[in-house]
Amino acid sequence: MNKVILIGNLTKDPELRYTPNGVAVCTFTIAVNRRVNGENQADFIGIVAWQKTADLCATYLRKGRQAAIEGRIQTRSYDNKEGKKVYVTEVVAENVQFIGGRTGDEGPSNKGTDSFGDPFVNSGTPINISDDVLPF
Amino acid sequence: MNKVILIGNLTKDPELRYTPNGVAVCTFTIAVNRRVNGENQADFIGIVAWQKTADLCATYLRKGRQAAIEGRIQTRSYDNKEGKKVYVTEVVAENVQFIGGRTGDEGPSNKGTDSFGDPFVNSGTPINISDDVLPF
Amino acid sequence: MNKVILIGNLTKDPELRYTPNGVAVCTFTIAVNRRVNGENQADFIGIVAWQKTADLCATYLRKGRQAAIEGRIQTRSYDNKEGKKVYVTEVVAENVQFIGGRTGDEGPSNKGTDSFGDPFVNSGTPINISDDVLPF
Amino acid sequence: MNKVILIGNLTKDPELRYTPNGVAVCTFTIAVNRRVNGENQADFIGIVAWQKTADLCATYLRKGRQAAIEGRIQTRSYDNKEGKKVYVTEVVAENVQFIGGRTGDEGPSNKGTDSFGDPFVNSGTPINISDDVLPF
DNA sequence: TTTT
DNA sequence: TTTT
Repeated sequence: MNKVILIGNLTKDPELRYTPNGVAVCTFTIAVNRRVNGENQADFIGIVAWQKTADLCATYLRKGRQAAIEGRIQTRSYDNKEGKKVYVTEVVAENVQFIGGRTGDEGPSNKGTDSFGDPFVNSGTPINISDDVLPF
Repeated sequence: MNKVILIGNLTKDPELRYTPNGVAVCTFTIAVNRRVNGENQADFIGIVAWQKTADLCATYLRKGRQAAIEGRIQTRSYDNKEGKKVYVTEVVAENVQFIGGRTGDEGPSNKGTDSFGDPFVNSGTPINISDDVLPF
Repeated sequence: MNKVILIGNLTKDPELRYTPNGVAVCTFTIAVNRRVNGENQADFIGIVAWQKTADLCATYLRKGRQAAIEGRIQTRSYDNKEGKKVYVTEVVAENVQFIGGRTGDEGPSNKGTDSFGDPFVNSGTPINISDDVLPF
Repeated sequence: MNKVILIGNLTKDPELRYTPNGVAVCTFTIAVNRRVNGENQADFIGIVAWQKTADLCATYLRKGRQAAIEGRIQTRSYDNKEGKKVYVTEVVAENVQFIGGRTGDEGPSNKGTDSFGDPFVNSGTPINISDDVLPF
């Protein structure tokens, strides 16, 4: 059993990348607010979505938007440029629900044909994840 | 909304420490198993418990024991000895349920008066957390 | 462990009542949508909130509003007018988050001083629950 | 979002039935204990599992066994013999984890070839659910 | 490195 | 740095 449910707001536009095999990976951070001793705090939690969920997130989410995320906690490690092992804990989104209204002025994020230069479609820089590590 | 539910096994005995003000803090890691492509994998997730929950964990949990943990994801950062910010993601346990039987041979962990030298009662080395950061 | 997390919309305005001892009880139903074989379905789930949570729900929720509810499943039984035992399964809300925008035209529900005649403040008809059955 | 997580013990052996089309349905009730004002109470929650999950439950669960259940709340109604609509709220199990040890004396439930007369394999009395109502 |  |  490894279940996570979060409701929060994106701190930035999501990033969409692809593995060498062409699997979509979308990453972003959400701020989950919490009230402690009368003042607002936030936890900033890294989210990873794969495949169809990745596409949906890249299409419908933008900085500031609110989302409900169901998923699981995942830990992984990699070696950084200094050759030191870095441990990462993040949430793998299995189900994402877009809640709250659009922020308004800048138009809906799902404007259909995302034209060249849209900053969140980052297909030029493949993500550094080997395909044979994927859980599907 | 920030909810986590985990069932897993402790990778080591829990550690019990105290803040300068005497608040109990118990930390441990649980391995949450998951089946991927026919083989077993595990996520190793860091857990922090406070106060009464900390005491209960230190008393009833041991390496290998199974626990169900309800809590929330917390992110925090600190500066390491090289002065670099390190980001930590862990689960703050709000409710812990002890499940599964004892492992057997080495007796129950709740053997009452924990005598001198019990490795998990680490009260000599206060935890490096300022009391005015605590959420209660 | 008994955890429920729901996101749905109120099917009606909530009802606020009081036990003989003056404890606030707020009840309502939320429709949780679900997609099955391409068509929309909904589960209609009864919610009960107590005390401060009851007040918040009565103040901020209205028919159609969206809410995220964290709570637990509760089963109880009572004898109906024919003397037959009726079993009820409902969700006791422990934490409610108001999400989504206001529906718009009819003004915010939190209009401050709820004046005479507000249909959801039903304090005249005390709820049929004995105080010594309450879990607090 | 409609998520339920329960840990409890079966009040009876599970029942395994089949729809007219041969889809396996396993039903049982779990008692989820809760401490209220120093005394133990329990919520008795009806569980339904389908297909492969139904088979697993029928094979591995027995009265008294402990299970962790992940699923969703479902409401449905049917007309009873007096022609009155009865509303049912139950949990559809999407994932079941068998925890806790065997109860001991009466042997493992997964004793392989379940012989004639095993009370929980109730294939003679098909469940009263039309196949075209199933969510898969 | 942060959102409303 | 990992458990069953």
